[in-house]
Amino acid sequence: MSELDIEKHVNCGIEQALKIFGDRWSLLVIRNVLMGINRFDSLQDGLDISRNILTRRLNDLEEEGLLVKTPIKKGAKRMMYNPTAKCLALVPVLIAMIDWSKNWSLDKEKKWSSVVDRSTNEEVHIAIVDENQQPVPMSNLKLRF
Amino acid sequence: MSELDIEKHVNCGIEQALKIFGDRWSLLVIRNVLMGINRFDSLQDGLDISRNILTRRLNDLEEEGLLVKTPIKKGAKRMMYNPTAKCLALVPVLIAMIDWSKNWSLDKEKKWSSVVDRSTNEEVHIAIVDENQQPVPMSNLKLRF
DNA sequence: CTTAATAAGTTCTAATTTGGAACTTATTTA
DNA sequence: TAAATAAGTTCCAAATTAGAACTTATTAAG
Repeated sequence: MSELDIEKHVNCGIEQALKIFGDRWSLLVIRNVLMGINRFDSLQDGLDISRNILTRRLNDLEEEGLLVKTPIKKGAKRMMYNPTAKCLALVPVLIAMIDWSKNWSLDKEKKWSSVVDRSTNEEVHIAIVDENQQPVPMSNLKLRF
Repeated sequence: MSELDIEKHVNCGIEQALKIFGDRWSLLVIRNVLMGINRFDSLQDGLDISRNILTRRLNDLEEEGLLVKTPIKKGAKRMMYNPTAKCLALVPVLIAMIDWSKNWSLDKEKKWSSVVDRSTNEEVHIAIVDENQQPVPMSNLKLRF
């Protein structure tokens, strides 16, 4: 059995999140948009995603309020896609995934993507904390779903 | 443009992670296994996933070292699926997703899934920290992919 | 101890999603 | 003014997921 206790299922944040970005491409589109890649064609050839699928993802993410689609300049018909605050708020999810991959990947030598503090240039990581920002060990956790 | 700076693409932890659990079901299977639901049928009707797909997910997750499949008792043919340390290490990803959903969902009233500190029963959250466990504000981050 | 019910899959077909390439229509650049 | 670029759209093929019925072993009941 798991090291974590069991409890009843309530409205699940994981399910909710997966409904919005739980497909093959959304998080990669988000990653690239967060890096400032905001035009259709550069997203398309950066990701090597099919154009029709990219169209759909961009529209869905816009509808969910993760992206804003605006003309590249006033009145222009060509668009750019920029992250909203709701999108930026996914950075902890991305860092958690990066941390996990780095810690559990077999090829330890490789250079990994990371997120750094701009002022110190040091890598940042994810910590599990209580209400007072004090770290909580994993072994102390109980999942409530 | 994004509030975060841009840099060159390296071996990306997000891509890596998505290869392992970036499909419609894996994270939900993992969630349930972490809650101690470890038998095929209970996973199947808890998730309402197609049986053949569940079979495939369980096998894939086992191959990736996230689950161990063991007989429910010595010599038995019926199996149970339990999380490995690598699987448990995904809890920060799950918490980050739960935090995000709670913060950005429109229905604020609902009870949400959460993770609590077993000793205090207080909810835990995700924080972005530097090497000394000091919190880093989001506005200070620079993504390196 | 024999039968019925449960558990853990497997198999097959249908539906949905994704991939790929070519095509359109505007907008730039030369 | 022509050619190249950008942002999609359209259509068909390939892959993935869904649903139901079918096996085969194990457990429970009479």
